[in-house]
Amino acid sequence: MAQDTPEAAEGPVGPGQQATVPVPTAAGSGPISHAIFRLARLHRMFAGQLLRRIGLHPGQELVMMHLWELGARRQADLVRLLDSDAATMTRTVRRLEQAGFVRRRPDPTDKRASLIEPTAASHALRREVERVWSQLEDISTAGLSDEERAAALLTLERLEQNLVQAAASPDAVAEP
Amino acid sequence: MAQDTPEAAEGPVGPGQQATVPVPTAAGSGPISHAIFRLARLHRMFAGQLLRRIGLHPGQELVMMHLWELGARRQADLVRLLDSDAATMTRTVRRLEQAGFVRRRPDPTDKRASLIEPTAASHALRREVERVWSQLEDISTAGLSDEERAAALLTLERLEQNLVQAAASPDAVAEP
DNA sequence: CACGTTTACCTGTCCGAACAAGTAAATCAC
DNA sequence: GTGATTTACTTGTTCGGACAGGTAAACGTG
Repeated sequence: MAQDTPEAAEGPVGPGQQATVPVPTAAGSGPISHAIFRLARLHRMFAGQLLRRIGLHPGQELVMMHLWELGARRQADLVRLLDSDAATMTRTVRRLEQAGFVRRRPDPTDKRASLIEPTAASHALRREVERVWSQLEDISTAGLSDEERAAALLTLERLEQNLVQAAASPDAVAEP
Repeated sequence: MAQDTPEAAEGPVGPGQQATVPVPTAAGSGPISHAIFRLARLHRMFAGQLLRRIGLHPGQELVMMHLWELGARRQADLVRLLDSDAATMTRTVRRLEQAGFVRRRPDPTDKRASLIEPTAASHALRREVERVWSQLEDISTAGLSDEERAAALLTLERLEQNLVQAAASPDAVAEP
């Protein structure tokens, strides 16, 4: 590192360089992406604050909700359900196990796999988690009518679907 | 609390071919929160793939975009602009510095502060980053009219504002 | 059955995110 | 001016997220 051109780090790019495109400037070069990013960070922070009080970290509650809903599952299933990562799941499950919320049992039909099941103790958490998510929902959609909430949900799902489809079609992310 | 809509918590998901939508539905404990979570993860994953090719990690590009747009700024300013965390910013800036994309200069008016400024070398990145964000924007909002994009942006901002305000008012996150 | 491939999981590593705690300087109160 | 508070930043720690690499078991085909 090192080379610096101490001057002119400030201000507009100046006429010397190409004036770039008619891009609506930084705040405009991706307002939706920007908004997604910021909203997600805030939402995660909020969820984290609420979840911490009940002994969970953001991300763990999704695993528990799936287990409560579907019963024992293999890690690979959880990975697919959450669209997550196998390595992350390994550690998340381990922490949930250490916290006493899940148990691992060897899968009788596959010696490679483990069945992850919620413990009896974890069921006390379920209500707390659902309360937290309701709270998050109420906070996020404060002041929105039912129609607006539905519209917001549709908007989010539409953006998600766009990304899902783009991820599925190689041309969208094709590299040289 | 109370999440209603006992049925169809998972609305129209467009092309039914996508089986990757988790549908945690279950207790209906927060469709919007869930949608935010999933959208954010996908978006982040997508952004990460694109950004990695140009030598950045997700999150760093936002810092750079603000610096390119606004010029040298203090870390605290960046924290406020990005709604981020001071500790995270310290490390992000350090990595950007080590990568040669920013420089730190002591603030002449405040001995506690540093001014972070983009290096000349970083400006080659600007085009790449803007290209990536345009790509992300196009992918995310594929099939949306200008009006729909604007509406989507408003929706995201409204959700964000709700969270911001809730974070500011103690009663929202008050504990029992 | 042997052999290559896929699947399930784990570890190492790097990064962002967030809380806690600490240092130092600026600012406010008196 | 002295002292308390606020602000700017740093470090330590823990966790989710993602990529790379590795082991072992299941699977597929010849």
